[in-house]
Amino acid sequence: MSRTPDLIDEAHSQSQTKDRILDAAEHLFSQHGFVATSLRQITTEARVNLAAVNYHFQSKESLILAVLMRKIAPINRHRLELLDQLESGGQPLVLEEVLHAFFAPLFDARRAGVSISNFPKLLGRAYTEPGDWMQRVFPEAFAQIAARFSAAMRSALGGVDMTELMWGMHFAIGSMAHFTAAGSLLTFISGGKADPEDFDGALDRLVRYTASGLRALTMKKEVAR
Amino acid sequence: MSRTPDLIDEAHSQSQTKDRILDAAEHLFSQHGFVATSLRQITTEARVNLAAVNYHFQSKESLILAVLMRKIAPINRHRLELLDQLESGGQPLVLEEVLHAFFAPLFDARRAGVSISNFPKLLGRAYTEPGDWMQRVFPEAFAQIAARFSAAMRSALGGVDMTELMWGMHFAIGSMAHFTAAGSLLTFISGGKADPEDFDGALDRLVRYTASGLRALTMKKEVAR
DNA sequence: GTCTATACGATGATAGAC
DNA sequence: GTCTATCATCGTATAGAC
Repeated sequence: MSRTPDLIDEAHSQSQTKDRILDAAEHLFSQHGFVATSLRQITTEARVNLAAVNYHFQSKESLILAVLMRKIAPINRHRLELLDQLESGGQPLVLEEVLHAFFAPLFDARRAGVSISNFPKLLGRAYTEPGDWMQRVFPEAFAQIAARFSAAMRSALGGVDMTELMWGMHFAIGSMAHFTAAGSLLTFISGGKADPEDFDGALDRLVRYTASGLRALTMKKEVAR
Repeated sequence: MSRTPDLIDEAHSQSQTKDRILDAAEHLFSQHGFVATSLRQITTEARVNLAAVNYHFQSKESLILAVLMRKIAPINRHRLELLDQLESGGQPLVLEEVLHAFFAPLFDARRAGVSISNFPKLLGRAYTEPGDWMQRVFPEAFAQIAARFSAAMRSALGGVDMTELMWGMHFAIGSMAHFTAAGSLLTFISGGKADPEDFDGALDRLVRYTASGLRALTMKKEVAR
């Protein structure tokens, strides 16, 4: 009741307990993964009671989701900002630029390491670890992203068939997610020659690779020949 | 005790218990995922004692690994067979054919649904769920595959830089894995227009997309301009 | 060697007092 | 809103029967 009032009201001033849980969870998840981190570890680090987790979030799975969404939201916001910039230019969209707007914010986030946590591996773990919630909830989070960017890509490609473009977007998301989640595999198959920590190089390659793949997939064959 | 003797000795006649555990685990994992499936569920379905799991496999994680490897091994064998066929032809390798040899066995396996289990989702779950073992053990399972196929791709592309090719292979594996693991996302972003169960169409698109991406990534720019 | 019975500590979740 | 107490269930370990 008579809590010390916050000196500065945060944009979304939550109960401090809720935020402390989120911070601790993000930190521990990024270090040990979702499965290996217990709620008791989280509540201990957050100096909060165990039951507080199930009060503020209903379950561990929902906690995971909340942690992820807190990280994904600004990335998606950044994506839309970059796309807005491109579209407000008045010039025809270039596929490579649209792809850059889509990929770059994720790389920026990985580069950052800022704020509370070292969440580079977090999004990767999200893709690597749990099961169903990803197929259940990611759609909601990415609906606007998918709609805006697929329209932009279609425009850049010159009005191609939407279904084919969606196949391509799916492949592209896979390349991006796999790079984020399993960069160590790249180190392995390349015998250490390719460095997954080279974000600039990775972004450039991903844009070129994806642009070419999308063009091949959406190209009308009868015209090409 | 007085069991009916097997009419035909299987190639690797294991202790019946071990195989029953593997079968039950594969079945339950593919339905409910690794985390949600308990060892007690598995041993109940296999009509085997709980401790038998820790006797034959040391831990749940090792069990998961054994289940996966039993499915991956024949796929990789098939990949190498197809590549052998291509290379024994005496003709120059075509990138699309090499990629087909790499992708097709996975799609065949997904198409099959045969034998005991419905393991279409299993490989997908492997990619989606647990944490570190994938980066630890997949390399071992895929070392030969990566070496053989990267050499073949390099030959088909005309002696390009290996590092760039490895980046491309990594992106390609991501597209493949993401399609296998998260086909439902494709249904979502396409508004139901693209059908992830259309394996023939998926394989064809994946080959075309990947071939174009690889060519763009490994193309020498000074020559191209 | 194979397998079973049984027990242990830790986990995620819940109910009810404050 | 927060805490204590308690629950069923989990993965794992051990002792001993066949």
